[in-house]
Amino acid sequence: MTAKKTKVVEQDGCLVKVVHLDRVRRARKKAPTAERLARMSGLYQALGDPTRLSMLLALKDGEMCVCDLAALVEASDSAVSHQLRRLKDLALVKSRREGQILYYSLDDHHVAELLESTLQHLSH
Amino acid sequence: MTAKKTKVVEQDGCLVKVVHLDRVRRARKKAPTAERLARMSGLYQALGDPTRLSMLLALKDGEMCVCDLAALVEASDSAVSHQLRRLKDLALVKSRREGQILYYSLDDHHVAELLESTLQHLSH
DNA sequence: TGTATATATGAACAGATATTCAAATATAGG
DNA sequence: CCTATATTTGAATATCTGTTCATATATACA
Repeated sequence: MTAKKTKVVEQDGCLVKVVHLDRVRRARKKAPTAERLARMSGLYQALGDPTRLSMLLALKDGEMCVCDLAALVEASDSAVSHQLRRLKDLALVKSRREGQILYYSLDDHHVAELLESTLQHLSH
Repeated sequence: MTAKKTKVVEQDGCLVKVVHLDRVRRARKKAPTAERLARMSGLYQALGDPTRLSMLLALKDGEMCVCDLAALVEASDSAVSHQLRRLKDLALVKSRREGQILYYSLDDHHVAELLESTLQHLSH
C-alpha cells in the first residue's frame, strides 16, 4: 500500500485535511446518528463510575434498598440516592416501594447481559 | 415480606445502618475486587465519551490514521491523539507505523464484540 | 542539512461530575 | 398530630476530564 498525499477537503464549510478520504466517507456512512451516539456513550458513562457500577453489579442478584446499597459501596445514603436517580433516568434501574423502603432493581435483562459480557471480556 | 427494622452495624470501624444485612453480606461476597472494579469502570468510562466512542466504532471497519479520525469526529489532530493514547493505555487500540503515518485499529476482537452487544441493547 | 508533514506531548483552562450538607418529602406507628 | 425512619432534593464545592495551544519528535524527501 503506497502512502497517499494529504488532501484538504471542504466539510460543513470548514477545511479539513484527510489522508484517506474513502475511509472517512465510509466511516461516516456507517456512523450512528448524533442522538444514537449520545445515548450509547451516555450508557457507558453511567457504567463508568465505580460507585454506580458496584451498585448495578450488586443488583444483578436481586433488589436492594438505598441504605443497603449505601452500606455496600460505603457512601452516604444521599450520594447513593443521587446516583440511583441518574441510573433511573437512563432506565437502567427501577424502584418499588414497600412502606418507607424503596427497593431498587435492574430495569431490564439487557443491562445484566451487558455487564455479564463485559465481565467475560475482562477475564482474558 | 415484612419490612425489617434498621440495624446499626460495625464495618471497617465505622457505624453503618442497614436494613437487610444478609443482602449486603451476599453482595459483598460476590463483589469484584477493588482492582477489578476499577478496570471495569475504567473500560466503560473510556467508552463513555462521544468522541472516543465514534473513533472506536469507526475502527470496527478497519484501521485509520490520526487525521482521518480527526476529520471523522470533527476534532483537532491533537485532541484525537490524546484520546488515542488513552485508548491505547487501556489496550483498546493498537497502532502500526507506515512512514509518517500511524494506523490505528482495535486491539482485540473483544472490544468490537462489546460495542456490538451494546448496539444491540440500544435497539430495543 | 533543511523543510514539510504526521503525530505526540505537556501545561493550562473550561466545563462536567460526584460528593457533601442542609433541608424537604413520604410513610409508619404511637 | 407528632416523632422516627427512609429517601429525595438542591446548592455548593472539590475533583476530574476534554480540549486547546504551543512545542517537540519522527519520518520523508529535496
